[in-house]
Amino acid sequence: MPNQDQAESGRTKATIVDVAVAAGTSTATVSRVLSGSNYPVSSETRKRIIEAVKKVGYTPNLLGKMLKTNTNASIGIIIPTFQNPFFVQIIQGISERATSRGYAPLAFSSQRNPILERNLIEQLLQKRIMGMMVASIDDSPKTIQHYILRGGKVCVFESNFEDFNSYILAKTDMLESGRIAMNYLLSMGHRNIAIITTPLRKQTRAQTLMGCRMALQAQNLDFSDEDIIIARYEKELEDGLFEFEIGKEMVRELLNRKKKYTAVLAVNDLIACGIVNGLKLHGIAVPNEISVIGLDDIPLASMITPALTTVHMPSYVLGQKACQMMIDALEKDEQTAGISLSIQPKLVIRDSVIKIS
Amino acid sequence: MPNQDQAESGRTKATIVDVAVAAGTSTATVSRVLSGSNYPVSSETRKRIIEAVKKVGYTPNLLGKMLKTNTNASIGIIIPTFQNPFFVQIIQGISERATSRGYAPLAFSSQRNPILERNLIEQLLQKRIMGMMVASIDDSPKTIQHYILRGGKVCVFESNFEDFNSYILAKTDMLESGRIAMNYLLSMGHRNIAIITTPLRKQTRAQTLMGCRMALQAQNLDFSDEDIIIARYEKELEDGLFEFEIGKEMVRELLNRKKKYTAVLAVNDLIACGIVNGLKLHGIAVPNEISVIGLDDIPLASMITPALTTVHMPSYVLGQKACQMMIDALEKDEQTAGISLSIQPKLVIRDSVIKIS
DNA sequence: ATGAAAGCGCTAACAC
DNA sequence: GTGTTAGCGCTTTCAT
Repeated sequence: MPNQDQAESGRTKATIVDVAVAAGTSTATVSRVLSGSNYPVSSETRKRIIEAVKKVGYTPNLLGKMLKTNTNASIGIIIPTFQNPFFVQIIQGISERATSRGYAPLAFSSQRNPILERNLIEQLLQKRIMGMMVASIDDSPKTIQHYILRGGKVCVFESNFEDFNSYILAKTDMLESGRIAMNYLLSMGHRNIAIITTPLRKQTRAQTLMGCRMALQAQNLDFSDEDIIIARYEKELEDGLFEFEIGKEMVRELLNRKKKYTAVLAVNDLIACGIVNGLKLHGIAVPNEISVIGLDDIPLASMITPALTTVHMPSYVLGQKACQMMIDALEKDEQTAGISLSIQPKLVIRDSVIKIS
Repeated sequence: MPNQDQAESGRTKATIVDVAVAAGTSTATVSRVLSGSNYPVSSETRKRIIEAVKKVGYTPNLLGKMLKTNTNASIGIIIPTFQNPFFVQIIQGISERATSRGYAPLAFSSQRNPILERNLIEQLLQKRIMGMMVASIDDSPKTIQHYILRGGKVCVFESNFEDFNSYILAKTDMLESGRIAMNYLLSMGHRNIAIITTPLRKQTRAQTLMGCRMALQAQNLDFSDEDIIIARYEKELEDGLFEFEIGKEMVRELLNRKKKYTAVLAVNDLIACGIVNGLKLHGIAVPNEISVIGLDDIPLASMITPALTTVHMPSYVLGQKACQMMIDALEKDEQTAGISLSIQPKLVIRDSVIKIS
């Protein structure tokens, strides 16, 4: 005998059977009404079912549905940390699109921990979530390959391994943004420019540098490896804002160089803000004594003084577009292979770069 | 005939049946091995099963398990935005604890949208996720009550409705922190203090003010309603950092007042940082001409110049502890009613408050 | 237009 | 120590 008295007690979960009984129909009909199928059901019956749902206090069990239909309308999102606004923006873009298309965006942080990242991916597989959008910090592509082998569709925003041809690539165009930033410094008369970066393991870093180089070469300028100041960081501060600290620390390094720089280009805004902060601490005026340009355009950039001149990465839009491609891949079983997505970065002029003679 | 050739193709999903066949055992035995039950299985058989798993390329289907056992070892987390570091910290704390206890933390942003918040809660219910930790922006407690009625356990970090007695309350002690902040300003010799706040609808705001009042009264000082400057905000900027903008705008308001203030207390750091920024724009030196104190201790606080003096809210620890209580509630079916959790805030002295004569 | 019934992949009695 | 089997709640043929 099916449960009664549930709407009130709420203890036992009502099932589709209870609804059927209360409505005096079969479970099949209930399912047809509730799952929004376009199967014909008399409006009479339909009404009775709607009422029965309320009467018995029914909440659909998605697990049953997923198991039966072998579909999980969710998209997994894995980023290194929620503390980095850049990733948060991407999530926002993804979520907006996913939600409006009927998918549930599930966001996870790997905490910059490869083991955790792998676990998360395995979890997705076990929950039969077959779409994943990831900014990976794993050195090995093995887990992602495994995910794909098991039938998952993947979109990659960032990776440390060499990209292969089985997923949607949605990286920001670091080459172009490096070029734009360097170009701007040159146009403002700077010739002695230091580049401050985290280690080059990440491809993105190498690309940014390449972009800088292109800008310089276009002006027939040379480019000394000495001008690249690389942070060696072992410690990853827990609070996720370690890149700000790195920037702050790199100022000492910068000032120790024999060469006198008029401008510095940082590979991301968090580092750039740290640099601005560190320079102030050393009593050096930005931009009057030294100009600073960043890359990313995170909210923080406009919140410090002087407001940071930087290159805007359209991460929100990138997330949106990438998500759309993911959904297409999921629904039409389209190939993700070889697809890559990129959006033009844009210079944002604020107050941290000054024109020199 | 069960699928063969799956490890290679990965097309059809292997099931427990396939494993059983490959291992020459029954599904029951397979389940006993894989689900980590302590049911006795000969190490011989066990080994064969482990091998079979690899051979057929088996990935457990959690949906089947959840449906069968009627358990979903996940904890839903709903916050207004990922852009606010305060919430992100809470998530971090929750995640750490949840993960180490075998629960999957599922974080969602309601985007400060009550409708979305309600949908998310309904989603949790439908996925049979019976634990939810939420910073609610809904004016009505109806959805949360519904969730509880359906058997869900709830922990609330923030709410706009009047708290009722059926969930774990884990709010930061705004009264105490208001008191601490005001106390500090008084101890630094300030007597003309403006309080800048967003509208008082939120209880937290009222509590902060109450704390300020307590500090003042303890010194037999009076407290004029004029000193409270309330932002009226309709527009919620998309980027989630609208509170910074509010702070910035409120500076005009502040300077228009006839009374000359030596210090301002902002109800959170984002606003405080906006105020510092706005003051600079007006050419007013912080802290020399006017001191500013915030509440929260978000990372940004130490990244602006002058670094913001504020009151640290132990949000990470709060998340941890609250999550532990949630797990207890879930596992031991303990009552959540009437439990409330609070952690002592702590003054963080940096550079934005100066001692005056 | 409606219903009966067969599973989706898993676990847990219950039997041996 | 191992196997058989009955469902968990749902969708979906296939009948009617």
